[in-house]
Amino acid sequence: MGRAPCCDKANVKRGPWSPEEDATLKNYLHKNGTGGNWISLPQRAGLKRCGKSCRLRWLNYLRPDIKHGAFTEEEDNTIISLFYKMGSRWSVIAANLPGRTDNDVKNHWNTKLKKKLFGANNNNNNNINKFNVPKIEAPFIHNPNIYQPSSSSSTPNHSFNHDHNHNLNQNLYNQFYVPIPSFSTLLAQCSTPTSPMSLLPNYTTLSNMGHPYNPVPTPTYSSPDARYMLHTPVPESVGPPEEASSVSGSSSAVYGSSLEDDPFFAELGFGLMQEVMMNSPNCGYGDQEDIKPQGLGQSVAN
DNA sequence: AAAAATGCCAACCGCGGAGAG
DNA sequence: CCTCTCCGCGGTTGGCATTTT
Repeated sequence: MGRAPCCDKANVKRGPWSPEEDATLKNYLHKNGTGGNWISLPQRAGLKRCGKSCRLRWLNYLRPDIKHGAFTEEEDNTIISLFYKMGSRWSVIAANLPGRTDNDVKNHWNTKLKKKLFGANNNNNNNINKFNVPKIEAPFIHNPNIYQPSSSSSTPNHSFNHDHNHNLNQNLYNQFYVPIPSFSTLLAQCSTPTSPMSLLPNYTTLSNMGHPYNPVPTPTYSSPDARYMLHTPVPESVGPPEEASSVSGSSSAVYGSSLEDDPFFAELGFGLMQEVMMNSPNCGYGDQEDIKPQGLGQSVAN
């Protein structure tokens, strides 16, 4: 099955580009453009490369408007806010960062931001660290009225206003976004110890509290559960505490039908959920190995 | 100082969508 | 419609650089 390869892999050069190849490609594109066909371009340009490779090299590195170098705090904030809004749609996120490519953004997220946000989790095999609360910083609650990405297409939303985005990030911490406690913190505040497995269904509820997709909380479960006496006040912008909810001093909300719908938690992955629970001092974990089957920490620690 | 582990980023891969014929 | 080609995307990998042991 599968499709025919785009080029004869035996007869194309692969791996890092040499300065000569870069110059050849750059010069050719400067004079002729792509000609609307990347596949035939290497032949026309005299390069022994796959067309896709040429395209990638141009788009990710050689384009004159590419911004090289470290990401700024402001760019970080934009990436974070858009990631929470739409998940791993890197091309859309990159479209809001002039000079950055989707590959750049993706790499930056995977190598820096993910750890910055969710914590470079400790030494997994070290019992001393077993009950440390992970260094998960507060995500942000997002006012969806500020920015509505196009949801039906993977095409970058060029109508998005960069000035507006700039302002949005300028005011990230004080106007459009409100920090919420991390779910590890929330779990740490479970009033009584509990078993990990019994936590799982409730974790969904817990995780939805103040979620960016749920600015208006609604009740989500009916059975009162004293384990979730949460003491952290819910930010006003999320809405008032849900009277109907059994969770005192908190609110909960429903997003979609399950965690799988949620890009934020899809990114975290089940491994981290386990890790957060294991690291929660009040959640009554016994043997760490019991619940460490599938790449615990891999999705985050590396 | 050397080896091992980790970080980082460029490049590759294969899939899905769009559009032409 | 159907098929084919090409483009663009997100996920993954390879390998060099840097840090830690």
